[in-house]
Amino acid sequence: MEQAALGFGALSHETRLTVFRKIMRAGTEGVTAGELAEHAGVTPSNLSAHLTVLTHSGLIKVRRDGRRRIYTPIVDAVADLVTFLVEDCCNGHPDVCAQLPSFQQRRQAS
Amino acid sequence: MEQAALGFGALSHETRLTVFRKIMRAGTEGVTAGELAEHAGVTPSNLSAHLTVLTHSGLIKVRRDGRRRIYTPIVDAVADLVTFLVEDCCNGHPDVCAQLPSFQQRRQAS
DNA sequence: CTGCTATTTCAAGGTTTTTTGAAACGGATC
DNA sequence: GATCCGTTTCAAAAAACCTTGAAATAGCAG
Repeated sequence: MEQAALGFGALSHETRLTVFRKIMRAGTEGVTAGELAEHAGVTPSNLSAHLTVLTHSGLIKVRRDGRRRIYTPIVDAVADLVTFLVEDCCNGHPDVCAQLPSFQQRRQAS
Repeated sequence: MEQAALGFGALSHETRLTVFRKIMRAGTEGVTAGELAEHAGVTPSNLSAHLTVLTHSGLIKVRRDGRRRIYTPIVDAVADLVTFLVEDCCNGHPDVCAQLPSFQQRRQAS
């Protein structure tokens, strides 16, 4: 619950949502902070603050590569968040999400 | 995007998440504000503020029944939010969400 | 070492959210 | 119509969040 609220909070800001999506799309390879700042059109400093929020929410992680930092998704955590929402959606609305339960068994490590 | 950020924002608070889930589970029948306040363990006044946020996010709606107000989910909007998250999750991670795309065709009116 | 690049940290300030309790409102009951 | 109920509205205080720009850190290249 607390974790889910944190996750949703991380996605509740347009800049962060933009950044998060870019990171998701980049997958395992990841994206540098610089690329993210440019993509989102914000200052490095501001971006850094948002990345901190996203990181603390557990949805993404960083690794270093020389002087740059590369951000990657924690797919498992994202899957948990999706599952959380989907469960609410489906308990009581089975027609809407009939096939989703299988989703829970299909997670992969991150 | 903006809509999604709003939706996530609405779910980013524990009280609201609790309330939202109860409303989801109640489905078409709905729940009264009083029941929600008790369930969440907050004052009516505080609850009302949170319900306003949820309502403005477009995830739930109210109807009146005598002196009480009954809150129900807007399933379609919730489905959109799920879809949004799921799309991010799946673009680039097809193994994780392989069966989810069909979800998008299975929405129902609310 | 010096300087340059990529990025974060810090502190300050501003803005938005959240919480409170009191008061208002509209419907139902007497 | 007086009163009670369920709920919202309001205003004020408290807390959380965002943005900024300047300074710090850390790696790399000359």
